[in-house]
Amino acid sequence: MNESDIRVRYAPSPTGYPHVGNIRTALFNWLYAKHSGGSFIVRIEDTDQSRSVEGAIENILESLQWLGIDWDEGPIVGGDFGPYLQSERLNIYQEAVDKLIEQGDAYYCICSPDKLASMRKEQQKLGKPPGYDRLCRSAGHSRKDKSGLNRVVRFATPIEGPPVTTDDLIRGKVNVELPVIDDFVILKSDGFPTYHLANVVDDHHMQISHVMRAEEWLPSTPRHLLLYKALGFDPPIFAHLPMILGSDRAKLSKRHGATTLLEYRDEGYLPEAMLNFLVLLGWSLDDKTEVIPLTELIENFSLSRIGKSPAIFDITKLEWMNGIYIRSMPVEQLAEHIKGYNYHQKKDVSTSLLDNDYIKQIVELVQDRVRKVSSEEIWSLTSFLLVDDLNYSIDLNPKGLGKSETASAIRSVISELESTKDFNVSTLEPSLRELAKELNLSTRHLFGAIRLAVTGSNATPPLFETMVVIGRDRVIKRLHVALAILEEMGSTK
RNA sequence: GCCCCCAUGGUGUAGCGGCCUAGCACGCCACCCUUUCAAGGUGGAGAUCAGGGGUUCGAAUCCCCUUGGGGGCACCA
Repeated sequence: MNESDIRVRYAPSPTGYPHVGNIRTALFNWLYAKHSGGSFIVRIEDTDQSRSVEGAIENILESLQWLGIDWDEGPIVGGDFGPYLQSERLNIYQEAVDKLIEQGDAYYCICSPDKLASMRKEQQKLGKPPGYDRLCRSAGHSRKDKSGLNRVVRFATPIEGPPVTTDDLIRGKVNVELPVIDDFVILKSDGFPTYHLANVVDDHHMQISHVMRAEEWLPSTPRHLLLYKALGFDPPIFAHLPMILGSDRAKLSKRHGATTLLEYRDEGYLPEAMLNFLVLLGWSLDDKTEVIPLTELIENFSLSRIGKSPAIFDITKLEWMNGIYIRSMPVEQLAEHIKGYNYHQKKDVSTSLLDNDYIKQIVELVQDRVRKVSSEEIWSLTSFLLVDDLNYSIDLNPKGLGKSETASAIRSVISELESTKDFNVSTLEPSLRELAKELNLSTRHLFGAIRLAVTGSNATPPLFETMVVIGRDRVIKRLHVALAILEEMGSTK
C-alpha cells in the first residue's frame, strides 16, 4: 500500500459526549494519518435513533476542534465518499442486505424480543454460549409480517468451518470458533442497519485502510470479517487499541467524575497538554521523553509503539503536564487563555481592574504557580489583586512576631513608602531590606508582615513584584487598614 | 455462564534472550535555592518484573498452567 493511500477514520456514535478514551482513539487515528500523509475521516454512526443524544454531534466535533484534530472528510467539510452520517446512507445498507439475502447469507427473522431474552437466559443456565438459536434460518420468512411491519434481518453465520482469524496489528492473530458466533442482526425492523453491518459497508465504501478502534470491539471483529467475506470485500487492517480505564480499573463512565473531554477544557486544562498527555496513554516515544511538541509527535508516531495493556487515567500527571505547558507559553497567549475563562465575572472583581495590561501583569506573577488556567485556580492565587478592598480572614502577625512589633513595623513601612518617590521592584527591594536592618528584624518577619497586610495571605507571588502590581496607593491604603486592625486587637487585649 | 484480550513500583511507561543487582516520568519524602508559595536543582523511599512450571549456558523478555484484572456476549454502538 502506498503511504498516501492510508485512510483512517474516527466513527463515534452520537449517543453521548465523547470521553477521553473516545478522543484518544480519534487522536491515534489522526496522528497516524498525519504521520503517513494519509486521510483522516470522521463518520457519525447514528444508526440508533432511540439513543441519540441532543447536541452530541456538535460536542464530538467541538472536542476534536479543541484539540486541533482536523479531518479531511466528514461533517462540515464533506468529501468524495459521503454522506458521512450513517442515517443518510440507508439505501447503501439496504443494497448490501438485499445482496446477502439473495446469496442466502442472510434471512428474515420473526422471533420476538421476549422470546430471545428467555432463550438467552436458558442458555446461560446451561453453560452454553449465548446466541440466537437460528429458528428462522431456514423458515423462508418474507420481508413483512401480516400486519405489514418489517422484520429484522440476520446474518447466516456459517455453521462449520475453520475458526475466524483476526490478524490484529497490535495483538497478533486472534482466533474465534464459528460456533460461538451466532446469527446476529444486521438490519433492524426500523430499517436501520446495526453497527456491524453499517461499519463494514462504510469502511469498505469509504476505502478505509486501517481500522483503529478500542479493544472493546475485538470480540465482534470476527463477525465483521464474516460480513466482509460474504459481501466480497477485502477487509481493512485492524488495530485494537488498549482501553483507558477509570481509577477503579473499570471502563470509563459518568461515575468517574469529569470524563467528557470538554469538561477538562472547562476546568482549565490546555489542549496542547491534554493532547500530549493522552498520546502517552498507550503510546511511547522512547524510554524517557514525555513532553513532546505536536510536530515531533506527528513525525514520530508509529503503530508499532502502541502498547497492549489498558491504561488508567491519572489526573495528577495531567495536571503536571498542564503546568509544563502553562510555563512554556508566552504570557500574552496565556493571558488570552485565562480571559477565556471569564474569571472577571467573579462578583467581587473590581471592574476598574480589567484592562489587558493589568491582566498580563497578573499572569506574569502566576505563570509559575498554576497548574490550571481556570477562573477558580487563578482566583485562589490572585483574588487580592482583583478586588479593591481586602477582607482579612487571617492573623496579621507573621509567625514569631508579636502584635506590637508587627504594628510598629507596619508603621515604619508606611512612612518609608510614603517618603519614596519611585514604586518599582528595583527601589522597593533595597529600601525595605535596609528598613529590616534598621528595625533589627529578619526579612522573613518584615516581609511576612507586609505580605499579610498587603495581600491578606501568607502564600503569594514574590512580594515586591506583587506590590508593584497592586500599586502604591492601594498598598499604602491596605497597610493603614491592617495597622488599624492590629492596633484595635492590641487595645482590646 | 460462555468467548476474547491483558499482566514491569500507587500511576503512565522503557525493556522485544545476555547492556537489568530493571531505566524514565508523575506522585511521595528530604535537602538546596529563597521574603512566603511556586518553579527549578540534587538526593531518597517505593517492583521477589502477578504466581508456578518449563525451554535455554543464560528469561522481565519464549512456551504452558494458575491467579488476577479488563472487555464482549441486544432489533446499543
